[in-house]
Amino acid sequence: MITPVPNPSGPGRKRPTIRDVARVAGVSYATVSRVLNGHDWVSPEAVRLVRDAIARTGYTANPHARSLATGRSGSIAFLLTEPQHLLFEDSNFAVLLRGVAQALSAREQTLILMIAATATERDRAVSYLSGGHVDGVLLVSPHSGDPLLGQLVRAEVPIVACGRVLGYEQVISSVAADDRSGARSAVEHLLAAGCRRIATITGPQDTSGGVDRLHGYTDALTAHGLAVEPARIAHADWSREGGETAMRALLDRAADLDAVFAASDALAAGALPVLREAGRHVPRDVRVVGFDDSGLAATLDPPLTTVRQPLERISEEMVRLLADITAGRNPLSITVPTTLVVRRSSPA
Amino acid sequence: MITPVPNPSGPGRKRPTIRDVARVAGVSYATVSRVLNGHDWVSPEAVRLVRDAIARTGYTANPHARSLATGRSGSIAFLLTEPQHLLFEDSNFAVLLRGVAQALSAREQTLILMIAATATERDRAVSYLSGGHVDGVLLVSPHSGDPLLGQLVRAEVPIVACGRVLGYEQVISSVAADDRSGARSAVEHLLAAGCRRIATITGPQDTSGGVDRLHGYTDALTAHGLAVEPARIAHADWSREGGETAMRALLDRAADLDAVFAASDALAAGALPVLREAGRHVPRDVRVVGFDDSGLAATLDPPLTTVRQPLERISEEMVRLLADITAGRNPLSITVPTTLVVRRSSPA
DNA sequence: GCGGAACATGTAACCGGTTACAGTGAGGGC
DNA sequence: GCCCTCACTGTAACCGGTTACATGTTCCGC
Repeated sequence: MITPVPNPSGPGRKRPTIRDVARVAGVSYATVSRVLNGHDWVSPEAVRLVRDAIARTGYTANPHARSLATGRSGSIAFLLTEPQHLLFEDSNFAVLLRGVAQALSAREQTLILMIAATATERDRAVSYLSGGHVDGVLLVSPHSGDPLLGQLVRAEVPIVACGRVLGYEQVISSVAADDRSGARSAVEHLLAAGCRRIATITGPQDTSGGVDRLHGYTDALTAHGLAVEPARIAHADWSREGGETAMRALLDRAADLDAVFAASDALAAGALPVLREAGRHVPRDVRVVGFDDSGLAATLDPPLTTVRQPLERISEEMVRLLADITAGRNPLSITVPTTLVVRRSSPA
Repeated sequence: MITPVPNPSGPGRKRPTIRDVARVAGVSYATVSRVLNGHDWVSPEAVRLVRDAIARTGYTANPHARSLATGRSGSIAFLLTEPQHLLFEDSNFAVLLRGVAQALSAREQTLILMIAATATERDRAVSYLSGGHVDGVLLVSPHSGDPLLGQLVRAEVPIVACGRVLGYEQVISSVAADDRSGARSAVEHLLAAGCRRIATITGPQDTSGGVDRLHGYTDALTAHGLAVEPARIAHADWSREGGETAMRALLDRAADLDAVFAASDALAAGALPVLREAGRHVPRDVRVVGFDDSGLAATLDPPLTTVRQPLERISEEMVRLLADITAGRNPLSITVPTTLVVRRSSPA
């Protein structure tokens, strides 16, 4: 039975502190702190008394006071440098965010979301993060040329990236899908279906996803003794519009293509309508495969064959790695396997 | 010219504090604090010295210490009770988040994202938020029956919701689109096109959006002397799947419909394929209008006529309102106008 | 020449936790 | 019976800011 201690109501009432709890429990405030943290010896009797007092007073710790004393903030930042990540084109990103939030919640940590799109926002973000105000930073598929990376590394903020950070492999831990072999399996799936003039729409070549997925494409072709035709490779950013433009370019200079491997679902989503307009039926005339298995893939017309990344797993690992770094360990980067999801855009 | 004070390097080096700055500047630490905050008198000379010292030491304030002293946290929580909000179906939500992040960044505030989907996460969220650890909470279209609302209100946490909170109109400030007249204009647009057997797919009736958009629908019909047929009204949650199910139900019991007003784009996105499968051409046989103008709308096939909410405006207003409440004012709730965006699913 | 504003700055207390260190009392070995 | 250890608890210092209050200065009017 819990008897709540009546506290003066009204907006001016003060929240109970560790001292209040101590008074109610009849112990010293240090003991309360010890019970709270658990890494020191306290008698079972004292634990009971304190637990009781906490329940009766409705005490919750003041995280700022705690952070001040420990030097650890209990919060990590999820840094977003491209706002379009947030948009529905990249629902991966949303899944990742969800996963990270869940993993952090389980560790009693807080998720600070920073969107650094404008120059002002970027400056503010860098100084906030470098200031040691968060325990670590999670980055999503950063571009290798981004000056922000250097600034954060120099400030020695613990960082974990989703996707390898080209040029920083040795200093920034990362969790990434096995892009290269994922892409290879996608292209091999097309080869198995009899396609021989396979084109690709790549992602930005300053991201590991962009580079590795292109590698996977060339891997598959050369393994089958096929030449890699530059005309069949179109570069794009990760956006749907990029996919559109690239697809038009491909139809222009490699009109005989019989399949397209797009390095992301968004790119594929941009490519599909262009193919339709050009009178190419998918999958009869041209087979299409994407990458990510974002929510988008299944709802496209036709539903898109794609390479699934285990995003829940990735987000968990990111949080775990960050915790490792914070704890002083120096964890290795991690690669997780992908799986091919076959849908109507390229039937088996 | 800034001469940086050489500080011992290596990971163990300590960040400069206000005392360090004071020493370098040759003033007391209180003066530094005053310069930092600006709401007390300091001589121009001292300001110069301190500014200089800050630049040279690379000082940034410790937000935890500040929060502890001031009692204000400088962070607000964006609380998400339905994780599907994050998914691409509801890109509104993403735009809203982006807008809020921007508005907060401008105010030097931090955005804490809390996803409270599971029971554990909800408990943790409530106790965290009630604990006075954030300056306020932003809620997205909460359901009126959610017990979380009562808990937060009782804890007297400043709250601003996007969308009126049914049953809490007097205690929770909100910013909302003018759902009712937006819906009415959508239906009037269909009436103007000659449709007379207009059905609707509504959102949940425990959200203001769900209720008001249905009201707008009936408003338009009755204003034109048309009866409101219950058979032409199908209820759904906000999801695409909900739209699918509801559309099937409508085709079942009101097969003669010549238009559908869906209370959200996601609902419309679910309805479109069902219509296609049923052999109803959009817009020839059935005209369709959605609500939100989410990123989804323009990319559907056919592109969707919809009611646009000024989400950037809404997010800004939410942050402004929250600041008002925190400052002790008691702001009114706000309604912002919508605009009809006509696309091919219901040509003019 | 002196009292009192007005201004500028320093001192000290405080916010609410954590934790090093000292102290207490019980129990065990001899 | 004494000493030492061990288990536990309390005191005090500290984290890095803010701010009430006290303490000079300077300048002015009279």
